[in-house]
Amino acid sequence: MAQKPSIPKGTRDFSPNEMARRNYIFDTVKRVFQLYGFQQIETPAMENLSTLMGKYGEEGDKLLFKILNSGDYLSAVNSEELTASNSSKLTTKISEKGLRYDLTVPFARYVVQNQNDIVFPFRRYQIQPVWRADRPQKGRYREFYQCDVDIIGSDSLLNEVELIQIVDHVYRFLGLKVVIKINNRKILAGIAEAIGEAERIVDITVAIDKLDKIGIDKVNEELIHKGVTHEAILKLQPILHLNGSNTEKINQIERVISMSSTGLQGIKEVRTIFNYLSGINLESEIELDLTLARGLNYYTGAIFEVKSKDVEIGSITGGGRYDDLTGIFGLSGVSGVGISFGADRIYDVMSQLDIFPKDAMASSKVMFVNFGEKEECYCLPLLSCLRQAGISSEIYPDSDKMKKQMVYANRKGIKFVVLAGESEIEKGMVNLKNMETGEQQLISVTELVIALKV
RNA sequence: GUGGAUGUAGCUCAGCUGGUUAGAGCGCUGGAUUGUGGUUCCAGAGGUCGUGGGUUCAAGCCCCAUCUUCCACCCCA
Repeated sequence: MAQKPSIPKGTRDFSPNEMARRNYIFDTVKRVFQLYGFQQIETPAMENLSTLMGKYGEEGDKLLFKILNSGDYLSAVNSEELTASNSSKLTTKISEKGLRYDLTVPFARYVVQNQNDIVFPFRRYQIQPVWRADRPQKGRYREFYQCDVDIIGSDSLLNEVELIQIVDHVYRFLGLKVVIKINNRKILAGIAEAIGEAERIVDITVAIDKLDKIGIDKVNEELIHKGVTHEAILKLQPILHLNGSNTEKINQIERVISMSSTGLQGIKEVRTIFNYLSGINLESEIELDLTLARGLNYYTGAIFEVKSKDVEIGSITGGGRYDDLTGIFGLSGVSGVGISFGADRIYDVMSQLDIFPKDAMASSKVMFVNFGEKEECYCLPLLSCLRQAGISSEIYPDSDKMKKQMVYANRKGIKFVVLAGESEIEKGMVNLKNMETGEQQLISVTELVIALKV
């Protein structure tokens, strides 16, 4: 007996119903991106490992899917290296390509390669799958789609504001209540500086990022464990206890980190952004969250994270400013800012809340019942007519029992059924049945198009 | 990568301290209704219990391995 086929861990098939709903998300995201003047690009599923490695921190490198070289991939390896069982060293010999881990780094690579043809500031969007060799769990897949929007080649904080508006716009269209959390890496750097641990910024931010999840005691524990001095941790406490409105928080933190010029720069940026936002009507809640860190280490300024207010699933959108991502590829002095919508998580949230529009399931609006060859010939021109009029329609391909055909139409959610048998043909009419109400009316062929056009 | 759960019919799940022929609901197929679905009634099909080993007179149940899914950690969309 053949073994049951399966797909790799953390990957999924999408049924027609799921695709209809996924496309609903992609379409709205796309519509908003275009509304804000962004242009679409695509990049290959695989990149050279040299492009990918070292861009996502230590953890990121581990999560890269690597592609075995084609052909005799062992030919470049000598027996010594083979028996050394040093997998990371061997990897570089037998694999030189990897699946993309996000869309931002390939985008930076694209910008550098095409810098002469790009009109800056470049507003691009990109909707493609990415792959991470993570262990799957709720809302975490090994293959998932990101919908990225980035503006590259401009320092203006107006771009941050644009992205926030896009986020608000998308979630308003999708009908999701979200909170947009904002922070700034420069403020985090300022904090590290202020407590005399500038070197440990990564450890510190990673630890305080967990504040609302594990509590202040555990955070302090972790900091001690990471080797942060007791004195520094003491200095950090007031920062962890910040509360109040966004402006109150800014004012408080400003006092704490006033000796750090980087920190003050971050404060200034955040203030500017909030100032812009004050004049704009947003539906989403905007929260300055000084514990927001985000793992990707190429962020240098603003960082964003969006969480659903109704479903606990981690962030559904995230991003930030990166001042020199293209520098690694040989084009320095180009700053960009972008965000990424996690389509799969948005899907999970919307499924759980059951807020997909009912008609997201695309199928024919009309089905012609098949009564036999003669009747088929009568129906075919009518079918073309409907399609010309933009009404999606189909004819049942076999003259099966009527019950079977009706069940088919019913299960596919087809709203109307056209019955054109011997008696209808004689009169030059058709019977149009509404599958929801069960009503049926005998109408002429011209009336058919009008009745369905609505 | 670390730790913990899970897998029984197409789906959701029962299945006692190991003991004959493994059950239910929904779905599916056929019929009541040969030109009318979604409601009702009747009948029927469908499982080598994730996979591979082991213990036992006897394994869905116990042990080991492996895979899947899920949960926590790490990290992240």
